[in-house]
Amino acid sequence: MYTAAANVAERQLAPPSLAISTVIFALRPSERSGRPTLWIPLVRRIREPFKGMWALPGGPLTHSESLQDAASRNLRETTGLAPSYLEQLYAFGGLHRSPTQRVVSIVYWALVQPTEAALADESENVKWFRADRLGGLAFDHNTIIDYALWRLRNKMAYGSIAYHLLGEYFTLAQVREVYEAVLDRELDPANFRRQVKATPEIEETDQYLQGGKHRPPRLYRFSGRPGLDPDNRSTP
Amino acid sequence: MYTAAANVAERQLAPPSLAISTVIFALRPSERSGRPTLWIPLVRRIREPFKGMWALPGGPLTHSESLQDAASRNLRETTGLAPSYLEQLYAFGGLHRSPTQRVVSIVYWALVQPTEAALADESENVKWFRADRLGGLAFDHNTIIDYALWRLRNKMAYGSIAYHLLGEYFTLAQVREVYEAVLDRELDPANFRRQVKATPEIEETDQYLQGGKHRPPRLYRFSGRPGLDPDNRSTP
DNA sequence: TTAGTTCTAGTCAATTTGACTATAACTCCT
DNA sequence: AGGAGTTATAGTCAAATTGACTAGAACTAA
Repeated sequence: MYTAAANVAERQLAPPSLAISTVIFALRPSERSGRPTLWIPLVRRIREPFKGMWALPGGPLTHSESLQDAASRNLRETTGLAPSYLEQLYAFGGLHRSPTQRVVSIVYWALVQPTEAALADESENVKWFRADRLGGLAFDHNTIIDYALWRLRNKMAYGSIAYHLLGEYFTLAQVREVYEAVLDRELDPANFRRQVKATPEIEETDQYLQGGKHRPPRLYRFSGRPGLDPDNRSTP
Repeated sequence: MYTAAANVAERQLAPPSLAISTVIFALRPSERSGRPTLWIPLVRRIREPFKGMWALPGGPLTHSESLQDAASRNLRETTGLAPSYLEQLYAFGGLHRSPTQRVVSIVYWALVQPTEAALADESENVKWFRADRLGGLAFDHNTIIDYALWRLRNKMAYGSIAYHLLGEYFTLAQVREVYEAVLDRELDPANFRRQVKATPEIEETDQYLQGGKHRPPRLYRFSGRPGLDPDNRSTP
């Protein structure tokens, strides 16, 4: 009782602590169908609160780095990944996010290319999960991931963001598969290719992808620049 | 010399402080043309750094309130305004935003209706400025406002956000003027009205606005709900 | 009564979208 | 060597949307 009261008092005095977390998306083949699906790496908590549960990778903000630098650093430290796309998602600051203290989390979301995702560290305490089968996570991390998914789908519908989930060269069918995986519906191949080919950021190469048991598709590449965040705006 | 070194050391030790600021938009008639234009209220800084310069209204985050509550509270305290729309903009956390200490600012943006904006406190230290004629502000506040303007224009192009800058009842021509003011270009009245009338959230009333020197236009109202932020999501 | 103004409904061609068909180009199997 | 199977790619056509424009309706001011 007394200790509980003391905790409340301590909570009132200490300033809210600031943390950075990241929702990382990558494409991986589904176990059964083999089609690409969205996956997210999570880390197991090794201390209270929520000890033993899975959570988003994250950590504190150090003094010598910007928010975005902090995000990509702890992304590298916990999963070994270097994102091809990194953008601020939202600042979560609800009063009861953590049972022990008031924490404000500035959350980023990242896309990594499949070649990188394959190299990612995986261990007892770092594991990849299908974005649609996560189970219950620590803190409010399910809410955060839901919102990140919503943002991803939204950006996908307009922006040219899908390409950051692919390697440098890709076929138009691969782009379509990305859309199908993220939006979770099938798209007409012919109409989809007409639309993609109309966007000027996509350039034809004269390479073809060999190896399929069918006509080899042409390879394309993406020549657009990342984003329009305040943090990224200066870099033209 | 020594004191400067001491400051650096202090800066390294103290945790980054957390602040909340708000970019507030309202429509006001331009001085000359009388057409509605975008205005923003700013407060004058009464202490260093940037003493005497204009800045966004803001303040610290207290322990008993969520981020959004903090935003609407200090908005009410500094300007007397209650926003009809309030959404998180971005968390700014660059290393050198403030010359004296590391500050992370979580910035919100708000829309207020013209009836409210007219009532807003204005004083020696609180003043409204046209969004396109601000001059140099304290900290990185010009950058922040640029980004808020970009977001406003973006949301306007899709979402049904323009109505939060108007009162409960409005004519279709008034909606068009909002779009023209924010997007800074003229729109065809007939085509614009066709589009607006096609959105289901706009409902006809059987009231008409009298008083003009021309055919009285029909009044409409907006029946849509605010936003899709994580903070607003639970409220259906 | 008439001129001036904005509101409002409508037309029409140009563009975009969605559903679909047909041919091309490869691999695998016999 | 010659299909059969499979995906790539181009193209057609009707429906829906958009942009530019015309014209009448309904008010005020003179």
